[in-house]
Amino acid sequence: MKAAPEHRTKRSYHDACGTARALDLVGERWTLLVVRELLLGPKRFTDLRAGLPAISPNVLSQRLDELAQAGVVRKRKLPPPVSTAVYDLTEWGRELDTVVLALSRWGARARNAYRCSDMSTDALVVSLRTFFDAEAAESVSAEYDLYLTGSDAGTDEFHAVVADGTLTVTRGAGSAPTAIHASVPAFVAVVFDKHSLREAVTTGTMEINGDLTAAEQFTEFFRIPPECSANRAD
Amino acid sequence: MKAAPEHRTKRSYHDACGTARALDLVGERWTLLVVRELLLGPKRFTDLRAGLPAISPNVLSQRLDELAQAGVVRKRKLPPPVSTAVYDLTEWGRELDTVVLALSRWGARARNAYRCSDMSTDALVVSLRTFFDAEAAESVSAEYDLYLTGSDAGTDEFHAVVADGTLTVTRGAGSAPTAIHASVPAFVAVVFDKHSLREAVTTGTMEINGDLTAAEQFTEFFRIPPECSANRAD
DNA sequence: CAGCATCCCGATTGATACTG
DNA sequence: CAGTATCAATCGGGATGCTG
Repeated sequence: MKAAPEHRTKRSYHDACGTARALDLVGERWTLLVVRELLLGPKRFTDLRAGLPAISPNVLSQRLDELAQAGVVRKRKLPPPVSTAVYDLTEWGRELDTVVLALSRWGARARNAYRCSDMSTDALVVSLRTFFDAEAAESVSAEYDLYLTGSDAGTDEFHAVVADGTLTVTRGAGSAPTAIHASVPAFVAVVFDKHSLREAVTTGTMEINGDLTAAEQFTEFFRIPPECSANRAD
Repeated sequence: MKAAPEHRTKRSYHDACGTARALDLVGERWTLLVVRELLLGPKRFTDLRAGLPAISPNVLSQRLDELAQAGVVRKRKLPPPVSTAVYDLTEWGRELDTVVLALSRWGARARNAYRCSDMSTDALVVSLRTFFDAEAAESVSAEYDLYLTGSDAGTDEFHAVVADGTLTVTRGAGSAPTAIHASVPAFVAVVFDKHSLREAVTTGTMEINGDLTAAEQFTEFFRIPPECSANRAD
């Protein structure tokens, strides 16, 4: 009969600096990756686990509780037809977008970049937004439907809008004139590693419905930063 | 005679997403705060401890090793006159500036903001840069020397340059026409909580050498964001 | 004294099993 | 599906001690 610890003393940096207070809330292990998974809209517990293949359910559970407690995430129960619980970012939580993108931009230049390995579909979308080059897309207005097959063989649909030098991606395919179907690695190869899209289409790793030229233009919007800059220092 | 574990398997998210890779490198506890302390220039081990009052020396040591290993920080030995080791951000490490500022900006809107408690002088400078309002400083060109007394009674000197809607702060006072002397809490009260500067001067909590009007203008450059937006959700 | 290395203990994490 | 329970492994934090 041990009294439940109850942890009413959450660990904190006790530093008035905004950075430290932010880290008090989202600095624990996995927390920002959970936020990343929620940036494009609400998800169920299982969806989160699918995007974060290595997280333990108890840790995910704890992180979601903490985020809800902090007002970053809200847990909602969908009405009866589905009747499942989903987790959604609050408006304030969604502002972590800038933090996640800044980290992504920085982390992309690390050495030992292993761009080819597994990435969730949501992570891929974050990468798209990370490497979107406003200048390359200047004066372009276009829409695309993306059908991305993840490592779990499930396909996620996204709608990408390019306008005013801005890329906006939302979950769910719309009625875009150009649809791109691909697995995550195939998409990465074409968009980031600049492999030939036509070749990917002929080999069948990618499928384009609609305007092939528009799809090729889409791949031009993304630029990987100037390689890692840091050399071994030790 | 136990074989030293040697940890050659550093914990990783094993996720190709840039965010995850960034967090592999700077996502451990304390790591980003160590970076924050180094943003304004190199520091010794003890200086870091002073700015991070709650970190254990062994953890700081470990974090510095990891950061050096990752190419974020470089350890240098100053030439004989001083002959101490200092830690400095690499060029790539300094790019974490955007990440720290994004976190700071987000964290400043948390509820339970306790802006009045202890903050290191470096953290205060990060806050200044966080809340600097480009529009408020538009078409202003000015320089200031800041003499900030921290909680350890030591005084740190900074040089702030406002130009082109930009605030640049470097360590070390220059020859600015306006010098502001204050403790960290006094400075916070005037700049962020908008207490009267003249009053602070007359009560002696602050001292201005040079142009008092310029100093008052300086305090106008900083705007705290629209309060915390999240309400209790539980 | 600066800059760690060591030891110890409690807190956190991770893998797996289990339940409503 | 959506988590909770359990337990082992690891990590963080404080005290102390070593080394130049």
